[in-house]
Amino acid sequence: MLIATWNVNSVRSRLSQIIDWINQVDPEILCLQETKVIDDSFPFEPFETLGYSVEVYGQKSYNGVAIISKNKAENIRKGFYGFTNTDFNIETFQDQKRLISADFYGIKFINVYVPNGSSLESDKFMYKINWLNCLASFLDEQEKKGELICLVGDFNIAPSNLDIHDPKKYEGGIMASDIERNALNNVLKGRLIDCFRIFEKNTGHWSWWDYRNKAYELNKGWRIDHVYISKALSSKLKSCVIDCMPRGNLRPSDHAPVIIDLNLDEINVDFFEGEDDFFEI
DNA sequence: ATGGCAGAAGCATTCTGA
Repeated sequence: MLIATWNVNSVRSRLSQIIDWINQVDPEILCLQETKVIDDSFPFEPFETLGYSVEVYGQKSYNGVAIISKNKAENIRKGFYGFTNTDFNIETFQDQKRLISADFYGIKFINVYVPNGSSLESDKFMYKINWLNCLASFLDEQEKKGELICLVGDFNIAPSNLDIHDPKKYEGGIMASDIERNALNNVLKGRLIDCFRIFEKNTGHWSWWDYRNKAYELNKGWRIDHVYISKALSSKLKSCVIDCMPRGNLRPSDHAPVIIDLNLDEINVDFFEGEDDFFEI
């Protein structure tokens, strides 16, 4: 069962590429970021024609997230919710549409578009850190409820210097600072694992290449798009890959999709099928 | 040190992103 995340940098500009990619890869769930469109204008029909359900949380021009799934989502929630920790006024984060979550197969899928932050001196940087701290608290709430988690998206952080093509040039700067890495680690708290690093320990693997300066042609990228799963799900994880191919398209997104293969076939699905049989007797 | 490339809004150019 393939779960994918892709910052598409405008769902309308990238629509035919996304549909082509779905036809090739056949993901069970595809989480999109930077859809850049209000919900009323989202292109639902091409996805629904392929048999997918679509849940969106968008805004005009900026941000926007969506979950495209073969099965209907349960408990769809848009933005942060359910806080018992009053340190965060989640209302202050609701104007930027950066998080959507839904349950499938007994797992809570959380799709995020983490703020970029601009530069360490910027007001946007404080917003980024506050947003990440709020995400950490949100995950604390989920952990209290015993939820299994799959957290995916564009994190706008290279977790380590292995995730930057030129760490000497960029370390300490935006997307590569200790402040951001500490904030990300506070989200993960050891309870969530970076799926990509289960399979690949070396540098040289990127999910984002700047549009400028021939970054893709020169393979000067960053690994800032991630999939994290609860430790309890780690035995179900079969693979995690970055699919670089769409970055080579004409008029591409600057990000590539990241795909995990989760072996969930023998849990909830079988259970529910068995339950149906029982009640039909 | 700066700008470079791209999308949206909207019609020239600015804002934002990473």
